Amino acid sequence: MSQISPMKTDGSPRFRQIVEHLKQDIAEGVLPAHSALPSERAVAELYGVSRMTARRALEAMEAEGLAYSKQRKGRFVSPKRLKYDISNMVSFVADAQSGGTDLEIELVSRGKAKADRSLAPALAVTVGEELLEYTRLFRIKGHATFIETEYVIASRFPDLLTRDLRQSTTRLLEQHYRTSARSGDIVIRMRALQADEARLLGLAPHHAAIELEQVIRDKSGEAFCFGRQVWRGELAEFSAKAIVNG
Amino acid sequence: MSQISPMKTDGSPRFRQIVEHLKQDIAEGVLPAHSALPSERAVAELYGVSRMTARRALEAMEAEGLAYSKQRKGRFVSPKRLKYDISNMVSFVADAQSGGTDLEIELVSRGKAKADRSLAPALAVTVGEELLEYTRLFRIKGHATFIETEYVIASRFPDLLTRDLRQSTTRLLEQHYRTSARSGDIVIRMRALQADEARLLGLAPHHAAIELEQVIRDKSGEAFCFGRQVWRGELAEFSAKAIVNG
DNA sequence: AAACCACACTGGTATATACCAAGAGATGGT
DNA sequence: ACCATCTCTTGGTATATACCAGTGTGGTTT
Repeated sequence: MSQISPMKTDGSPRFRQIVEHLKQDIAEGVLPAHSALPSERAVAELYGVSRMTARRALEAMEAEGLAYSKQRKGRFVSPKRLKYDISNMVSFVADAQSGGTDLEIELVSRGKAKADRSLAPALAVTVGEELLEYTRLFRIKGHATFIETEYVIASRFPDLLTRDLRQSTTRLLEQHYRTSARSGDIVIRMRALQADEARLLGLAPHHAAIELEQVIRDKSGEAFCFGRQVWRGELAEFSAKAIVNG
Repeated sequence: MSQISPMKTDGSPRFRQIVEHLKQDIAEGVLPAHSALPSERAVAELYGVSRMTARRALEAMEAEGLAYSKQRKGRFVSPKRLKYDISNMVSFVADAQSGGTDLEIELVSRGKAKADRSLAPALAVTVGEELLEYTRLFRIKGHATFIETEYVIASRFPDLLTRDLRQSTTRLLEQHYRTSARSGDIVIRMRALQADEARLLGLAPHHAAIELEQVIRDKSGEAFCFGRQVWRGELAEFSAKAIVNG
């Protein structure tokens, strides 16, 4: 951390000035990725402001994606964004691992579920159809980055839940069930984290996030998997290819 | 607005309880889309909390995309999300207008620019190449929804800036320059609004937003337009199609 | 060496208060 | 009828203070 300046009167709000100062420290490498930012109380003292003002500054850092907070541990500098090509259905997991990304998968839960009114149309099954459901937490370089919940049609993938789900499911389904992904429909939106998601990602609730839903289809065009990923929005960007109509 | 309840001690923070109460009013239609939420001071009095707590509640509504604020005018209920299919390059404008969406375009600025280090590679030109640049603000049902800045190669589209830019540029370029979009490369990311963007959208700065960048190519695969859209993230969702590798 | 507990420190919540600047509407003078 | 001004309301910024609930550390006890 570089030293403070008085900078009383430059027009912009005090908390903005603090944000700019912290940004500078990050840009100059004084504060590298994943290093701790000064605490709310430390910022208050360093810059001679009240704790609420220090808090506003640090919350602005979060809102701008420059920092993330771990509950009651402190705030840390965000790393560079991860790129994710959504047009190419080759599994994100397989792709990342072959690209050398340090990716860990933690199985959070698994079980049976029944298709409800929102899932049934996506998978083209009747409401009440038995599904398998599993939720996994993905860490990149040890940092929780996104949560994925997938739903597959139970009758089509017997014993899936007894297998090791800490790997690419694309690969798993290919090897054991001769089902491979051919196309998908994807929806991306911004929304706030729910309490349980925030807990898994180690973030404060209500934090803005990116939700990515995808329906995965086989070569006959039949949907066999519905997945919902919740990403720490400041950590990723999504690329796609577009082609004129059809 | 329905009446308040004491709900002192249900475990969750006081401001959360207020959020839930307001959510309920929205879900029940007591507060329709674009209607005003009670002001910070009104919430404070209605629920018997301090203004700072009322503020936290209303800010949480914003963070969750349920409300938006107009600077110093008040907070309002967000409308339903707009769907935007990014896989189909048919112009958003043409598509929306044919679909009956009430869409207005305001030209914010236009002028010449030179390709810098970030634009030049995207458009496959040399740094310093002359470009035309224009920024437009898009309103849907009268509400500012996104800002778009497009850059095109000047030599290829003479007099473009003298034409009426309050229409689909896809159509404009087709009719006058026999250039039509065939494919595109798109990147979507979440980021915070900059001050000038916030002003145009009538929102508070630092608000989370969706940035959508696209490089548009003609039938020979040559890039002729680079566009950057900044969307109010809570107002839209983006769909895409994916196909296994290639 | 392992288990435990106390303490310091973190962010999270909350109150009360104060002043500013921008927007909206009423008021009043021309 | 028009325009300027005054006033009220709004969110935006800021201070000072208080207590709570997890986290991690270090020292003490077993």
